[in-house]
Amino acid sequence: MYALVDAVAFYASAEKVFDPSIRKRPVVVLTNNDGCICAVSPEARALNIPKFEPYFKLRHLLNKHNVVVRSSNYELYADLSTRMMEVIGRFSDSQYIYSIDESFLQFTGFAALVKDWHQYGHDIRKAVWREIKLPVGVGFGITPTLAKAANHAAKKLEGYNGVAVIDDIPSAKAILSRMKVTDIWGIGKRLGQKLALMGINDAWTLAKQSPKHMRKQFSVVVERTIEELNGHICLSWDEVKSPKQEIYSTRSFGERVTNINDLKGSLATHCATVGKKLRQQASLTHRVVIFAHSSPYEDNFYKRSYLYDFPVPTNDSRVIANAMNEVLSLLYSEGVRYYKAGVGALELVSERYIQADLFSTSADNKTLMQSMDKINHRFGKGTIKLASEQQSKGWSMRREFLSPRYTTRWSDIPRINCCD
DNA sequence: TCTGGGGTCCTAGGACCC
DNA sequence: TCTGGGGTCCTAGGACCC
Repeated sequence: MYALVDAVAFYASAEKVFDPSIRKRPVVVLTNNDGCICAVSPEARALNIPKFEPYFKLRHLLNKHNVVVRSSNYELYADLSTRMMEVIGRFSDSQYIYSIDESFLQFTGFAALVKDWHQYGHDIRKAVWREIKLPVGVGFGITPTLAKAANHAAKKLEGYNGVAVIDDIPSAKAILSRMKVTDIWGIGKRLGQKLALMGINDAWTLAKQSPKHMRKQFSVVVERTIEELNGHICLSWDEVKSPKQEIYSTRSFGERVTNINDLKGSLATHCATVGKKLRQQASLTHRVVIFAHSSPYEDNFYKRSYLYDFPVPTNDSRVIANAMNEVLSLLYSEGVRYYKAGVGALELVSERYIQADLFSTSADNKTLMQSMDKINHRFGKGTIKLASEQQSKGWSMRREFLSPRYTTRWSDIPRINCCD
């Protein structure tokens, strides 16, 4: 048995944790630079406010309904996420954190002895609410894809109240026949259109198709999805948890960047982020891509990207930053109004299987990077950074509606006012 | 003023080679 | 006269997810 546990409109719910005055109100949270709406509380969803539309296009609608608007407060969300994941993790001996607000659980050992999954799901919800004040949805399924589907049902279908269980084919049929194909993990808008032409609109109809036939029509991914919907595990736990094959760090700028130093500063930060993410999953990269471009919404779109191959694979932020430095002058062009830049690590290999270069001093480098990660973990992000990462007001992101960093800044910690 | 997210994986098609 | 293969690597852009 598997479970998928995630928060209801995580960012919006996180905004409500330390601000009870907005708990019953519609809340939306914006992406970086207050660009798009990326989280919509249930109250706001009831007002038909769409996700992932540009904020400026919807400002009027938001004002009309008196919706609470917040910038993304990543410091707060990351901290609440860590706490939430810790609570959820207690309910299983194997947890995989899939995104900032989602984790898969696999039930083996003690947890496989659970008798009543509905009750267990409610126990998880109650524990997270009691300790973190975040609402979560819990879906159980006999495959990861069915757990995902049950999670959707738990939150979106009438009558489930936050917990849904798919533990056999009849329960799968009951839930899948009420879901659109595009609500299934891995079936997006595009595939949905093609399936609709074949008369496949709900998830149960998809489940009844021949996997082999659908593989020919579409891809191995669709075949696997159908198998999983029928209770046959295709995504082994190791596959679900497999390390990433690519790691990116990219940002659009708060204001357009027009000088090389600001571009360099932001790219250096991306190099450091990519290095850190690589070290976290114990991977090394053979090759990085470094890019910068102007706005795709404006004329004269300008984009340059360069690949850099390392003779010896690395996860050292400084080595990646040196690579960036080598291509920077090729990337930059006078007069371009840069909108976005980033760094991606490609062709990753596991740290464990790599042969060290005979002449390398990678052992020393490793210790240094580990120390840097430890210090930054203990004393806060950015305590130690690359010299090239200097901050510049120009490109840092716009966050006009930022709530306090309640849990990560001394000055922002909530106060309790006591009457005498 | 004038605004438009971030991340990962996959694939089609081109370049190049023999 | 005029036809005409197959493999690998690379990359841009698409699809999907949150």
